[in-house]
Amino acid sequence: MIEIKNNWELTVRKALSEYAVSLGICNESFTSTRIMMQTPPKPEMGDFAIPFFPFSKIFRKAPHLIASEVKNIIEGLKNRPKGTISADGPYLNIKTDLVDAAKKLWEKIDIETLAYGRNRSMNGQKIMIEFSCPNTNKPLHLGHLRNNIIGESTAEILKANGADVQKVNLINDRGVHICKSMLAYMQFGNERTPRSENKKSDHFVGDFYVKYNDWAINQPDAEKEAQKLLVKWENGDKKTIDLWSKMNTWAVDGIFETYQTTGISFDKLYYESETYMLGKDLVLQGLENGIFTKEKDGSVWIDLSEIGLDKKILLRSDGTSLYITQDLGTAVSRHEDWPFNKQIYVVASEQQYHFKVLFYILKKLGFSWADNLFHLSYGMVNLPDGKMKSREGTVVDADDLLKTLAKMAKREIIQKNREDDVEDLTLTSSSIALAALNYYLLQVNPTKDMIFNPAESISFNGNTGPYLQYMGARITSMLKKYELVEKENSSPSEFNPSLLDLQDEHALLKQIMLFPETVELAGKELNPTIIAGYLYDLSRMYSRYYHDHRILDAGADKLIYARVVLSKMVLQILKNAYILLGIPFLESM
RNA sequence: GUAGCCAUAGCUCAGUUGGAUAGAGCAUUAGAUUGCGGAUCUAAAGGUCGGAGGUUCGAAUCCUCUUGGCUACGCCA
Repeated sequence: MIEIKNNWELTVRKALSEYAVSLGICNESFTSTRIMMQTPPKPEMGDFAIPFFPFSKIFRKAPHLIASEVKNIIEGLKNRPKGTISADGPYLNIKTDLVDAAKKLWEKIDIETLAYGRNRSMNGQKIMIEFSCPNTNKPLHLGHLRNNIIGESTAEILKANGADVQKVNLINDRGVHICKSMLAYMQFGNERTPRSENKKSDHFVGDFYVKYNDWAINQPDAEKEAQKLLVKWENGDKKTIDLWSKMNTWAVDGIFETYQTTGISFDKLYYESETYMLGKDLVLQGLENGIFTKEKDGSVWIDLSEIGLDKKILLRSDGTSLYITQDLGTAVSRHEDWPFNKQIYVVASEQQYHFKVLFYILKKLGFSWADNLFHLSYGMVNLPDGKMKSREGTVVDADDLLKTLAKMAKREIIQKNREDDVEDLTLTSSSIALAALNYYLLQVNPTKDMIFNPAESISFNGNTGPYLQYMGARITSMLKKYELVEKENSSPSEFNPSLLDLQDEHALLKQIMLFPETVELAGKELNPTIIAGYLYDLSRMYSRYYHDHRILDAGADKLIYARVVLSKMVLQILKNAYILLGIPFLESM
């Protein structure tokens, strides 16, 4: 599509300069003015539209005159791209001839299959992306699910653009909050284990965190005791460390079970218990270099007035590290581990201040790559009936939610009497649940807060994951049928794209050709929502086409085959886009 | 208080670098099935793009102000 576009752009430019010469206007006065290639409001108007407003001043002509003159000039050209043009008011509308392009497109998709849409726009770039970053005192919740899928999807999109991507996860396995669940276990645990209680291990740990909070209400010393336990941990007290590592293993194992069922994975794990000491040296160095200042009590600070902020503490008066100290350290050590061109932090928008400061400090410390750190900030996820609040117990547990969605999907399959058509009922239901969840989360721009409506997400109607999945399943089913028929007929056909002359077919071909550009844009913008929108448009277009026009009994063999090829291409794009969005492909559902 | 983010149809959301009559889904109403999977499709209705200025031939999009909501501003993470 890009080639076609560029070709037309060149042609229009040529026509414009010819026009300029005839008017006695210097060529250079408008070469800097960009020719805009836009999409007309209605498909029947054409594939591209070029407005001539910007040239109006230079040519001292009304835009509609320029449009019609350009049209005339182009039509007089010997060497012009195939297609028809019309001047509609101030616009030049171009209807391309997709026959050649469609043929090439099919050859390309047929060969590349899953690689179609992938491009080299980010070749040679090493991009590290950090996401999820769970605490090991409780299971994942809905907010994590948004974080996870934004991270995973963005990583896939970057890879599709040719980048070398490393997905990392920093596990927050240390600190007072961890000690709290340990404290509760020491008192109420009685050597119970997830296995003895037959409970998912992270939930088992999470229960003790809840227990701590219940207990702490009537226990004024609770906080203090937790602090004491932390000191013991930091001093390497054997019993404490043993319990810590036992409970952490439970928590982490459970959390990774959730990753597994939701299709989330990482290339490298960092543990806060190992990294929390990093960064202190950096701060001391900065102090020596005069970037930071030391207070009388021994604490170290940075003045942020340069970026319009207050000052920020970097080391406590007792010399110990803080969260930001640690993040300084991990950033540096990560760059040493794997010298990235860019690092993306997928972290909730609450922490915008933190990252602003973090990046600024790293820059101050002289790391030039600090300019290539990016906070991919996302908004909160709320429920239709209000906010998620941990204090009020309205947090939506990730595993529970997935289970609920899967149950809803299963019920639907059974209700539709499709139990026998589906290979594995449980697997299929959970795949549908995943599609519902991931698509719903990605269809909203990351920057925005959003409301997650479980019932709406799992619906098979409308702009949902299951709807998209259904398109894939339906095309697959149809193509299977075609294969059977084809074997009987065994009349080898050649793809003849000129038979695809319906408006809907033209639009579909165009949409298919747009996929690589869409992947590139989503990568550039670090925004999976762009893919989601594209995928939904494609599905809706095909859905209508499929409804209005027969494919397998379209009449002539050649026409059938042409439409089958079109369907095959759509299916391939669906599959490729599914991967980018974490939507499982199902042959039947 | 200061800073950041957000505000588009009753609800949930799209809207590429400013461009033609601002688009979907849900819900509502009215339709389509001797059908390749109807888990679908079509149509109607629904809008002062929070408000006011400004820039521009042209603004949902850019700038200023303003209103409302959320978040952050800790020797927590």
